[in-house]
Amino acid sequence: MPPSQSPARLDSAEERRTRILDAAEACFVRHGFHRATMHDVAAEAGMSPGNLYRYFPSKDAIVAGLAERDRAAVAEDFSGIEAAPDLMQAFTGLARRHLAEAPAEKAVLCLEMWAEATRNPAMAAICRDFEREIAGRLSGLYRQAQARAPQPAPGADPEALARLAMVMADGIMVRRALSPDFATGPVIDAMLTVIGAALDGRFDPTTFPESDR
Amino acid sequence: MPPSQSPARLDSAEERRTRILDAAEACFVRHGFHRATMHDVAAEAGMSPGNLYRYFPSKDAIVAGLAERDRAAVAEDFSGIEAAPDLMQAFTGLARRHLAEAPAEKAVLCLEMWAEATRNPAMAAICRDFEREIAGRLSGLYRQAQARAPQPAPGADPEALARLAMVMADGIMVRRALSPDFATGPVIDAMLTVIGAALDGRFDPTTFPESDR
DNA sequence: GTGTAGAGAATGAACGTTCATTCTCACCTG
DNA sequence: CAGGTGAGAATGAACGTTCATTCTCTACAC
Repeated sequence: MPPSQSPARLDSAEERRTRILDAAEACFVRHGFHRATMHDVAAEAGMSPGNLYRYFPSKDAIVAGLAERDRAAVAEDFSGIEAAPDLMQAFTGLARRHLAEAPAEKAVLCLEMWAEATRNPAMAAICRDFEREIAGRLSGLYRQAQARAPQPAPGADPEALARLAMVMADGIMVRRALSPDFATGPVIDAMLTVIGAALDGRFDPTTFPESDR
Repeated sequence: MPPSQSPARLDSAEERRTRILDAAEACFVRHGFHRATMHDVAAEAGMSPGNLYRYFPSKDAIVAGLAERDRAAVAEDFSGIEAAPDLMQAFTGLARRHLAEAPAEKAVLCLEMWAEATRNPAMAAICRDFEREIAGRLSGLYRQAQARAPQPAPGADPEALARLAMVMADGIMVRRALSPDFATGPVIDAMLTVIGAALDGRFDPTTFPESDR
């Protein structure tokens, strides 16, 4: 079979890419994108600096590849959430998983990516797409939840609710990155309480008292 | 008069330091701490690179000086807030001023400082002190507000409320830094609504429904 | 089985560049 | 002239990237 490539080869090439990304993730968390050197990444990955360039064309490409991989993993976890049997429980699970159970290093990497996004257009695009994806999923989830309610109350604006939830999630990320022993639990509970009350029509954070009177 | 220093001299030296810090702020916002060079800062400040070292011992010292200056300015604005006649109005003013009216560059710088704090102990200390200061002020404010209420309802935990408000504020900072045209207004209003309702005893985001039943 | 050829993978020293920092000297001001 | 202020060239270390070379297999020939 002349034109067949060894599957073992292809497989290991993909493995090598993920090994490099894993190594880069560790180095970037430790030293940041700009202070981590290609030598650091190579050492962490157990290979020579030159060899990195067989798998990624540049350091920036590694940064982008890493960002893309991690964000895609999170986005994947949000997909199809509107189809869950118990919507609020699904939302609670997502929040806990990504804001409490995920290792604190993810929060550090997230901060790093945000800082990079403020001046690197490629990173900005990744963050923007991610944010749109999650905002869409969340507002869809909230709309579903309102529609499924016993008596369909007017309730809060789903888009605004999603924005509020994401702002709180971002804030929790920041706090976690800055002080690894920050107790996320109570704040996550507060977030769930606010969103839950808004979906039940008990409390609407979406309309400001001042502008109603 | 041996122990007298020329006021003009001191004045201009101090002015020069602030000019350097202003220049550094502009450069850091544009390129980040690590990609901004001392040449950039010098050019922005209208002086030579070598001359910077007459006023700051190192680049890191400029970074730290800048962080210290900006955070101190914000902290100053929060001081004595418990003494305001209308507490909720004072809080509203602070939130609007720092989260909506402040230039978006401040948010970018803030993100930069947070990312740096995850691995630079000096920056971490600055951020930690700042956070403690604000947390103390805010919880004091909330405690005051609860005490001054018509009928002193049991109400939410002031410390937890302060943490919640700060998390939301951090999240707003992130969103502003990432997309300069982000509409902060509605989210700030939502934050004020939540905090206001909690202080009035109408709604308590501090106790999680699940744990009550 | 042994030997040989070839391809792809990996190495690590070297290169050119960049950048924080230092050095040298000119220029004021009193 | 003395003392301080500043400019700008010089320095040396560090870094991303390259490349000539070596290593490691696999495949085939005999």
